[in-house]
This record gives sequence, structure tokens and C-alpha cells, in this order.
Amino acid sequence: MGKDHPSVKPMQRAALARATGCNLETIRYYETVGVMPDPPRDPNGYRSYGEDHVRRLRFVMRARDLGFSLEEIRGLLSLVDSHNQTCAEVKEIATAHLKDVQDKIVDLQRIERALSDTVAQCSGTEVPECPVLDALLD
Amino acid sequence: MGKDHPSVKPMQRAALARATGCNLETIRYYETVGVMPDPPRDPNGYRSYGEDHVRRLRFVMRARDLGFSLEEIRGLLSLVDSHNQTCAEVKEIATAHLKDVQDKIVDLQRIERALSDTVAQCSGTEVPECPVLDALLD
DNA sequence: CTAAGGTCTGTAGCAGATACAGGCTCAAGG
DNA sequence: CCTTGAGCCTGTATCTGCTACAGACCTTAG
Repeated sequence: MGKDHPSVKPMQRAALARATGCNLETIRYYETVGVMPDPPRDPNGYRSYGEDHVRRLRFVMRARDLGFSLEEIRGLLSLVDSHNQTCAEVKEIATAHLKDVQDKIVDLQRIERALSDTVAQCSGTEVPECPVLDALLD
Repeated sequence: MGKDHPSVKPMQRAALARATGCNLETIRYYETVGVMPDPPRDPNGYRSYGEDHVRRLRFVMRARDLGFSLEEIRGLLSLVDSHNQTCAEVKEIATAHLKDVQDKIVDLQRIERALSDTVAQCSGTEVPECPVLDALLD
């Protein structure tokens, strides 16, 4: 007993990586691009993380899973950090991102149709004529 | 009359860019990454393109529009250039790419659902509570 | 004491462009 | 003839989102 209360057990970078499933090097990268804070250092210079860092990194990773850019994540985090964010502000970012995702889906579906239509015409045999190349070559 | 027959009217880089809609710098980039050939040069060192280059660049651009990577495009082009490609070989590349596209669509649809479900719960008002952040924060 | 492992920093690499700096060359106008 | 501006040349930097590696520390176990 007698631990400082900011966090239960401080951990090093590898421990944070294990706790979150994040790549070790990515943690340092997130620090340099400003989505993770510069953590306190042990006397030897080693980074010392606590539970708050675990939560922060999980936030970032979930947002990345949802396809938010690091830029968008910085925006979300600055709202969170300011402690006076409103639902409206967050919704604006999320809605804009949702539209990007929907646009990408439409693009890919267009590609998917074009590609599957073309591939469907392929004989798949040893002949040199190929509908895919025909489509690309004019 | 009296032009050389390899191409009707040789053009410079900007003319090729205009003819295809490709960005000027991208043409040089495609040269360095090997999807466009090193073109013949005028005595002053200027690149000199013909109709075959227009066709080649259009091929590359259409393939990019369909989401083929430059690596895949190099594969397709080497088949075209070898003049003994078979429909089966081309179909293999295109089918693999089609699967990538379909996988990406599934991923994005999963993201789209998660995101739109969450955003739908937002009040969008001046309150600090936001379902988007709740979802990201645990 | 030594060896193995962790951590530190800076830096290079990937895709796929895009842009810009600094130097040539070329064509037209005065 | 000379200047001016446009176009071309090359190499290099930038962007996003990581990932990885080299070389130098530090720490811990045997």
C-alpha cells in the first residue's frame, strides 16, 4: 500500500501496448502527432503511463476503427479536453465523417459493379482476348 | 504530309496532361514508378509523347479509377506488353482486386452502421453529454 | 561482470501522389 | 538583339498513418 493515487500502477510503453493492443511504435507516433499527451517520465527517461493513458489510447483506437482521421480525432479530443464540448459540436464532426464514409461506399460500389460486370465476361481460358483489358484499353 | 509515322503529332508533357486529364506531375511520377515508359526526348531534353502514350496513360488512369494499385497495374501492363497474356491471367488479377474492393465495402458498411446508429442518438443540442463520445470513451 | 532484454532518439520506408525551388530553353515582342 | 514570360527539366519536400530499424543508453538476472 501507499501508492500515489493518480494511477494504480504506472506502466512503460510496452505495457501500454499490451493493455490496448496498440503497436509499440504507434504509441510514440501518436505522441508526436498530438493525439496522445507527452507522458510523465521516470528518472531514467522512460515513459510512465497510467489508466488515463489507457483510456485515451482506447479512445483514439476506437475512433480510428471508425475511420476518423487523426485530424478529426484531434478535434474530438480537444472538445473532450475542454470539458465544455456540446453534443452539437461532436455530432457535427461525426456527421461530416459519416458522409465521407457513405461517399466512399458509393464509390466502391460503383467500382465493384464495373469490375464484377467485366470479370463476369471473362472466359478465363488460355485465349489472349480479355474483356478486362478491352475495358481498360478503350 | 511528310510526318514520321510513329505518331501524328508529338506532344510535350503538358499536352499529354491536357489530353488525358492527368496531373502534370503525376505523369513524371508514373514514369519513375514504371507504369509509363521513359519517353523519347527532343534534342533539348523535353519529353516527346505520341498517341501510344495517350492510350497507355488512359489505361493507367482507368485502372486507378477502378482502384487497382500501381503494383497491380504494373502486372496488367506487363501482360499487355508481353503480347502473350491470357484471359485467365488477367482475370486472376482482376478477381483478386474485386475481392479487395468487396472487403473494403463490407468494412465501410460496418463503420457506416456503427456511426449512423450512434449519431442518430445525438440530441444535437447544447448539452455536454454526447452518445458519440460515450461510445468512444467506453 | 556480463549478457540479454527493454527503452530511448532519430530517421528511413511504404503508397500515391502533389508541389515547389532553381535552372534551362524557347518563342514572341519591342 | 535582347528581354520577358512561359514551359520544361531535375531533385527534393510534403502529406497520411503508420512501421521498423540503428545505435545508444539503462536495467535486471545469472
